[in-house]
Amino acid sequence: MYFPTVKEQLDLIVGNVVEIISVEELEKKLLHSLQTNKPLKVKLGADPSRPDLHLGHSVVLRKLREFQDLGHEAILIIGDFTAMIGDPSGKSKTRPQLSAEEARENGISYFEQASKILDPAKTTICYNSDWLGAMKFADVIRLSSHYTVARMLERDDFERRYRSQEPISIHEFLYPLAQGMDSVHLKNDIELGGTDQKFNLLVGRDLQREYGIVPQVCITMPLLVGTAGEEKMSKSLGNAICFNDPPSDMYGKMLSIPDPLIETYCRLLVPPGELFGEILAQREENPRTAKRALAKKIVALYYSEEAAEGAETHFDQVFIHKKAPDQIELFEFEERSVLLIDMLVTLGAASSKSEARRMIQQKSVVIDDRKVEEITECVELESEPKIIRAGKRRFFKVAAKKTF
RNA sequence: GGGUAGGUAGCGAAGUGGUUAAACGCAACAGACUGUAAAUCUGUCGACUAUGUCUUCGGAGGUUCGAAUCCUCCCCUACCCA
Repeated sequence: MYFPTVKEQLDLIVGNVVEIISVEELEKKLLHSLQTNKPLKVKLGADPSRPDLHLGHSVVLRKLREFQDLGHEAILIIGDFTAMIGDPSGKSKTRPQLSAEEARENGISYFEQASKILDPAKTTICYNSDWLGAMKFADVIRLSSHYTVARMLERDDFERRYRSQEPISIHEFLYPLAQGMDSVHLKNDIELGGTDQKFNLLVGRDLQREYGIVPQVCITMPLLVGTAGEEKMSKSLGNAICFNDPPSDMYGKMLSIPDPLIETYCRLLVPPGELFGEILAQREENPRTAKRALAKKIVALYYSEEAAEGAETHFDQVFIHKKAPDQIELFEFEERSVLLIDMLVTLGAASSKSEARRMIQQKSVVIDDRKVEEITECVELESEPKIIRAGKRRFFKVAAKKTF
């Protein structure tokens, strides 16, 4: 197997990274792998409690893909063990407790989504319950003796929470150690992560050293800023563009990013070389043109060129020409006549009747191009479907169920 | 074990006996505007059989014409002392 030279590899690896701890060790490892013809093991941890991958994840996945293309071994670790334990403090809903089956399922889903970027044939997937689940309590105590409370409090979010008197459960201290144990078990050479993972990556490095293993090189990637342009992209903040978003959503969300983000998104989300210069040049003339090209590129990356075309057409039709899209899911009702308020709740356009009532009062409900003025409006259903529009971007097609 | 400060709508946070369904901020939703689902401005934002009715302020009781606000017990959280 052909491996590029150390220099060639390094040039590629350093692209977009925030920090490499340390470059010298990385060089040494690369050289050693070249000499012994053994690929490096590159680890990436995955949280199966949130299996919705978004563009933020893609930054680090893309880096992992680069390692694969250089001939190294990508290892995706599904943290099913910690996900099964969950967060017993009950305060945080971000780590729901999962059953073993759910964790596995989510892990598979994670792998499938990640395969949009990784080469699945060259990706090893493993579940950390395989080794963490086998540990005895004595092993855990022994493991925890390798770290001190003061060192744990070095992590900035722990420190901040401690100072502001927010609770920190003991098991939260154990999570970084568990993640570190993964590295001890795998004896991986490199671990990738976002900059927010730096502390955890370093724990893995320390533990490997404690257990007599050559410590891993830690590589941190920038956190992608969400569509709102402020905080990091995250599903719970509602500013994420997910791999599984339908093409039209993905396209629309891409267009809504603030203009200054165009360059960052280009750099971090599109494979090097592709369109980069072209899009930036367009940005000079008209940000909108650049953004449309970028949005299309992203949809094409996760779906296809055709899907990207379709998404653009859909967007223009709905938001620029303010017309109903071509394809809307049809809801069929048993009844012939339904109170609009009830219908909005049934369709999921409103979460309660009060909300439905409010929507009508705010004049945001339109039936077949006719704005609804009356709260008591009744929809007469026929076999010919009617288009109901709730707000700017939600469309429903309703009709009476055919009776034979 | 002892002490102190707390637990209010999706979140953060005011309110310490009577126009309080509960200020304010964020999020969310809607409208206007826009190249945009951004920004900005405006409105809405417990539920319902809806110009009224019902249920909310950690939980359960109690005092009172009237309680998120006072009393009792319980549960939970943070910090300090041991």
